[in-house]
Amino acid sequence: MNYWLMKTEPDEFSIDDLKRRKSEPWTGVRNYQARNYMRDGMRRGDGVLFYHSSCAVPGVAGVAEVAVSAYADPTQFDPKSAYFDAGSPREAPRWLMVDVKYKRKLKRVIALTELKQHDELNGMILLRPGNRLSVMPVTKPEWDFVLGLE
DNA sequence: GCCAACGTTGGC
DNA sequence: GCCAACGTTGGC
Repeated sequence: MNYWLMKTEPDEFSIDDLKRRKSEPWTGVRNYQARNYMRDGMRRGDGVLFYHSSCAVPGVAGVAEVAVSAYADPTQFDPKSAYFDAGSPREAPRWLMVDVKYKRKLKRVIALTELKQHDELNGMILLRPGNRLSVMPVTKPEWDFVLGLE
């Protein structure tokens, strides 16, 4: 079992939205590295730290789980979608997604500023300067430590 | 809204 | 295959 962190803008899709929807196809990832993590690393049952970005208090807001491993993201073939990619071949789709299932909302948001204060989390990809990945791996010790802050 | 950091694009 | 220009991300 592996552990991950996935970013979302809560104005677009928050942990409360996921709670309502129970499970959600994670459309719109258009970064090769993030795609590769989903394709090569993510398996059903893996843990996901649900991270809110571009908001008042960026941070980990909940826990989710990979419900369905990587498959083609249909929005890449939809000309009306913001995620449309005219260059993606039907027979070899360029972009993949996973389904993410709600587990729980944290009692409080564990803020990015707080994560930065702990030496134990120095190695987190999330905290690397300039990091822009929306899907990234988290180690088991990082996972335990972050949730231990709750 | 600013801007630093980074990925992608496209001319050569 | 280099690299400048451009677009996007995301914290602040």
